[in-house]
Amino acid sequence: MNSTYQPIYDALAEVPYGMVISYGGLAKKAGLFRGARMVGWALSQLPAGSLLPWHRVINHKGMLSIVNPHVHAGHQKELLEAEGVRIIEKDGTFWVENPPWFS
DNA sequence: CGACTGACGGTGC
DNA sequence: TGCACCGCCAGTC
Repeated sequence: MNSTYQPIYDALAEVPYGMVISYGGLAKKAGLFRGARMVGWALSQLPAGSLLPWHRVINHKGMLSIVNPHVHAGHQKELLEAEGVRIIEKDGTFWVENPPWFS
């Protein structure tokens, strides 16, 4: 079921507190090259009650493109701010200022 | 079975 | 340096 996404979840769990990672970087850690889209699908299948830091996953543009039907739009913003990550709201979209990339 | 879409990334212009 | 198009993997129509 989630066998293919297992390495993605494992790599996500390795992301330290207060840091973020891009889809491509996470896919690379999972052993998947250019599998950014797969990561997005994997996270979309992630339940709202998951203990994984899904909120630390952003695109390489630094924008929070996450659209979780189970989680409110500004939820990720609060989670990142709680970790010391500065978030900027731009036209209804949340951006990360000086994103500490975990590579 | 075939084509389009999608929580993206990289390269080209 | 910024914007646009193409490419990859899996899922859905």
